[in-house]
Amino acid sequence: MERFVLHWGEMGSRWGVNRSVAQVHALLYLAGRPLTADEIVETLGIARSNVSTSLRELLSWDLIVQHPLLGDRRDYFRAETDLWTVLLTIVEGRKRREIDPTLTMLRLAKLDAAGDEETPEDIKRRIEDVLNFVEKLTAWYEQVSSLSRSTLIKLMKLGAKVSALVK
Amino acid sequence: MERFVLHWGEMGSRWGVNRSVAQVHALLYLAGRPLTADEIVETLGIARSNVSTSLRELLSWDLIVQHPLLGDRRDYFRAETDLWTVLLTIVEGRKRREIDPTLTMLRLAKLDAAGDEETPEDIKRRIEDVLNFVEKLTAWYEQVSSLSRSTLIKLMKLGAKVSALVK
DNA sequence: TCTTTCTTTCAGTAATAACTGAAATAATAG
DNA sequence: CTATTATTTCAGTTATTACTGAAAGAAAGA
Repeated sequence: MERFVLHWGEMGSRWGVNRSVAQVHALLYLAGRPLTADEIVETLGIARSNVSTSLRELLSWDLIVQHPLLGDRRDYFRAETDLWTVLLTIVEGRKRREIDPTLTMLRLAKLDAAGDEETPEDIKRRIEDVLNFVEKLTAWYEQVSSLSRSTLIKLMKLGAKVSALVK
Repeated sequence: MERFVLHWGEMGSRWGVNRSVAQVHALLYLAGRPLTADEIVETLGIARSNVSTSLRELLSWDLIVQHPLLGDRRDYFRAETDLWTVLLTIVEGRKRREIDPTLTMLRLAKLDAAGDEETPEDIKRRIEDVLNFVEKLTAWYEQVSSLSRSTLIKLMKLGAKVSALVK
């Protein structure tokens, strides 16, 4: 468990996720049962306030849920354990927080470039290329993410054989 | 161009890529012609040494190439402009540097857990679930990344219609 | 060989992000 | 209403990462 949680934290920081946030998520995933903030503090050895912040961050990503327990006023938190759901939730979050603003920027950049006769044509084209590429990827993601879990699994198993479809 | 380069740098830092590295890459991509380190210094207003380090980093990712010019001993650098190639190169790099070590860790964690009778069964199972999931995704990526550019484009256009194949 | 030009290395500094502990706030029980 | 327990906020500190400028190193021309 220790190895898993520590590596997950390390992995988080390489992808722009706070180490503590990733560790808390890893721990909740492994635990498989609702934990209180204090249990997390004890296990990970980080400050209570840090755990509180990390839990809020994970809640905002919809990666964990609050899980009230009858007769206990402490907050319990539980992580999703279906890995497809976890993956799609993370991708959805990053799309919303990072890809969508990037699309906005690219559209502005295209406008900027169009209204400026100093900008060479090939640079305008390359900005548009990126815009089109990101738009295509996003559209593809939106379609595929709406497929059922079982369809996704079957498609994964097909691997390169999907290319049969385009022949 | 400024908007594009600055946003790309910002985007980089959200994904664990050094801001300067991302900016240099964005600039070389947009320029579409080979640039010297000094041209980059002048345009981005960062230290010569910083540019040098960033260029080496981009070279190690195979995102830029050195481009010698006859009769000029300075190094010129050029970025790949085919966006599919750029995307697949980045994914390949991250797989090698991050996913492969994660797979190693997961296999070790599985062994650790198997050899420890204190670890509950459901935690062992969740570690294995992650291992299997990442292995499946990796195998899928390896197959799909070897498909031709045109096949990939066609598959993208199909979107959710690929699900027809699994019916 | 000696200069000149270009590139890299690296120690020190600056900037950023993460984390802590104390205090404030909120919620519930008695 | 008051005491108790739980949670959040935030100013200050620590840790990490990024960046700079000077110096060393490398390559080519005179």
